[in-house]
Amino acid sequence: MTATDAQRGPVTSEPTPPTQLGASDLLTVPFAGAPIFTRTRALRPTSKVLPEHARSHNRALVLQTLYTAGAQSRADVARETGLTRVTVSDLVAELIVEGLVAELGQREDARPGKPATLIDIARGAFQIVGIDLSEHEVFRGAVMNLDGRIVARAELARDGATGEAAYALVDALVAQLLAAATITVLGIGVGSPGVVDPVGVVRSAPNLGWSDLPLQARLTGATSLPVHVANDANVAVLAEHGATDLDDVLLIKIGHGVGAGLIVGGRPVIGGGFAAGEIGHVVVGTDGGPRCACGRDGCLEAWISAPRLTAQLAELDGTDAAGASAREEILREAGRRLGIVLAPVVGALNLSEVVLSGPAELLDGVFHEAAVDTLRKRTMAEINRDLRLRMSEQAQDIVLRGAAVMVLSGQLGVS
Amino acid sequence: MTATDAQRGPVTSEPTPPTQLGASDLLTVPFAGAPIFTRTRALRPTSKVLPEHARSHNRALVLQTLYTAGAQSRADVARETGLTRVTVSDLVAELIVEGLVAELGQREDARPGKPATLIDIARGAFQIVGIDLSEHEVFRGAVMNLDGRIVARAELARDGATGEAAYALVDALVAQLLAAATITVLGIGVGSPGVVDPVGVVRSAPNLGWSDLPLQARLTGATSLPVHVANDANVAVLAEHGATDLDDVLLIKIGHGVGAGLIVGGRPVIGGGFAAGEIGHVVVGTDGGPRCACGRDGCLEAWISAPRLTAQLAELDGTDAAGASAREEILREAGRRLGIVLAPVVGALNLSEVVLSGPAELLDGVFHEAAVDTLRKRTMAEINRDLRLRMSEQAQDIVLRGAAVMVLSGQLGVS
DNA sequence: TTTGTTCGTAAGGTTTACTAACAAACGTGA
DNA sequence: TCACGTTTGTTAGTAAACCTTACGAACAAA
Repeated sequence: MTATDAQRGPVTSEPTPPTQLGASDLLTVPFAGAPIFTRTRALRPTSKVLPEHARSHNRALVLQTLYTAGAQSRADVARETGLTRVTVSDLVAELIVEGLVAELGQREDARPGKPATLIDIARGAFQIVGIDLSEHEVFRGAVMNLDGRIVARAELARDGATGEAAYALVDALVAQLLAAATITVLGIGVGSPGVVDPVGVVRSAPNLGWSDLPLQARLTGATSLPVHVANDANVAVLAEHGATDLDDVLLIKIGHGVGAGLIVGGRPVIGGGFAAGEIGHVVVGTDGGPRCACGRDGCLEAWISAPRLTAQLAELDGTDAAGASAREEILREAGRRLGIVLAPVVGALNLSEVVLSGPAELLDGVFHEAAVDTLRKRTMAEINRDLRLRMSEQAQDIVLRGAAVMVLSGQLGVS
Repeated sequence: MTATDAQRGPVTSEPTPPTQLGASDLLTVPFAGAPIFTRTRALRPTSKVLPEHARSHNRALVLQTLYTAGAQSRADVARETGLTRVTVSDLVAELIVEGLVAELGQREDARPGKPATLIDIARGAFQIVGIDLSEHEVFRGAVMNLDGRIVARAELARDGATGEAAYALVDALVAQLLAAATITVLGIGVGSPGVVDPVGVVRSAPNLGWSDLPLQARLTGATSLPVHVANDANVAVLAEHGATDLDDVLLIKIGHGVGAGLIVGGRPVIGGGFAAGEIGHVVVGTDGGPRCACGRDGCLEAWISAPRLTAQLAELDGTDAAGASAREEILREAGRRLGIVLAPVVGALNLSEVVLSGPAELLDGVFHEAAVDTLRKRTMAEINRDLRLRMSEQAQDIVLRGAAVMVLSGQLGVS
């Protein structure tokens, strides 16, 4: 309904209950002062939209349709997108010229009518390079095809390198992978620890000794390829999002540190200071806890980081029943602590999907159970009834896969 | 950069560090299995965009520019939006025909060139009706002008009405306010407690005895006006967002219950089950707490709801120093509990602005201080350094004002 | 009076996606 | 076998939206 339709129609039917209930207090306030809504961003648009923007949107729509549904005819795409066959043909012609889409020959099955010419994204024409800098001891990378399958891997031991030396390792790793790629590389995706801004500057990554390192710009300069850089957990959640189809996902990444990646309403959450997901140093509970490297007691990272858990388990010497029980207790308490931190987040965002990523031998078992249990006990059952907390199925390649999604999204989707 | 530019250029300059560091492990993985990314929503577009959509977007852009910056010339709007003077003139002509924009005569100040014709949103041509159902004892409403100033108020005592009787009260209140409006009403905004879905069905509001009540549809039927309904806290945060200009805001609304409204990346968060912000029954801390109506111990609502705090304070009889101290302790502990719940949310979302809304006599003081203090102590200072936790300045009209923003956004902005 | 500036509008062009129409190619059934 | 209907993809023309270019009107300053 447009605003011109807005007329203060006479209150039609509804029988206005006379005075049976409640005192009515109708008073008029004098007109005074300045406007109260100084800036109303609720009226959302912030920049103009031209017809060409609409076209690139529709172009990405066609690509997405092909990507998710696979090979099909132009007419199929038209039906699925709502665009006309003419428009789809036009867009597809453009995409074929650019090499992003290819014709696959005629459809085989027997149907009335002119046989359809199948088209699909040129899956065999591009590869993606993904880099995972989140591990403490090693930088890992892979060449992937457009479907996210890993074609080649490479890794370089970090040996404690920081600063420029660490960057040199990244550069070398990228060079190795580009050499290993067999066809055109669509782009490079990097998941880095620390705080990364939207233009790919690593604002702060203490473990790597990086601050304000323009990682994306430097890699673009070195390779002349599109490069996308983001926080490792924020990258990882893209992989889960690609696999799950849900609009809201929280991924908890437990390794040397503890971080989170968050997608809300289908969009990655960046955070005002580009530090969304940095929950490792949130204090858990009201009863103290282990001393954290940051100086406080009871940080989430001090409770559940992989090194911490491993060290705690190593302190147990007995392998008898008592040892097993103590081991379980350590993991159960850690899982419980995670649940305690997650409860307010899950409640506030009404999340339906929380994913756990990290060493399965630590997390997939008692830890997981305790986290689920705690989360259920601490959130409202009726509201979060279809909440799932599950282990990631992507194992240790989650950042690499997420990096591929990031490149796909950045290079083929709308920015 | 388009994908056609993506070429695997030879790794150019960067001196590849020879073999000084790390073993390189490059292996090839056989091609096998199905695509891994079954659905990649990261390629975002989900529906086609036609030129007319672009136009309505630009139309809203012009309206927003006028709304926020006030009366100005067409040329000014063109400069600010990036559209050409021609296009702006065209859009403005359309808006003038619809009555949404009006010419105000020529600009007064002396400048070279042809004097500008000032235009502005027709602020005097429309009013908005807002309804606040969040209070326990009374349904409140107001007629507002487009700037959010309240022109007339009305309220009806609830007297415990639930179900259909409660709806009848809402209907009567709306009718009263429509009668009090002096000009065309742009639309009606309603903030209701409970879980409200995007089409304005109150899925569940236990206090009002509503479940699956199609409030928006029924009010539209009764008034023939555009109606927008949302959860009270989600409505309230719109008012703060309108006033602050930040892209991320969390509003905590403390009254008979405790709820939150959340805007992330400039967009309201709804939640998978439409229950985002329902944090009243998240358990706080690891040391028990007061018994909650929901049956558990230590829910946030049991700690900090207004009735609970009032009751606790009433139990203190002494007005001497010891009494004042006890009173402070109660409020301090409540504020601390709020800080404990907020820390994980603030950390995960990297929020920069948290706003407190509720009875100032309870919240604005020790409670507030304790919440700020706790929040700072429990989140990472370096990351959340520009975090603000402040009292709302909108007092008890926050839901009404938010309802006005909701109507403005829905009727004049892009949907 | 002249010059330069600014505003708003008019005319014409480009891009975009639409509708309408059609040829090609196929199955179906008389 | 052959007319008929169906489906595909393309061609041609149209409508919408925004752009560039150009121009008259109205003003300040020299």
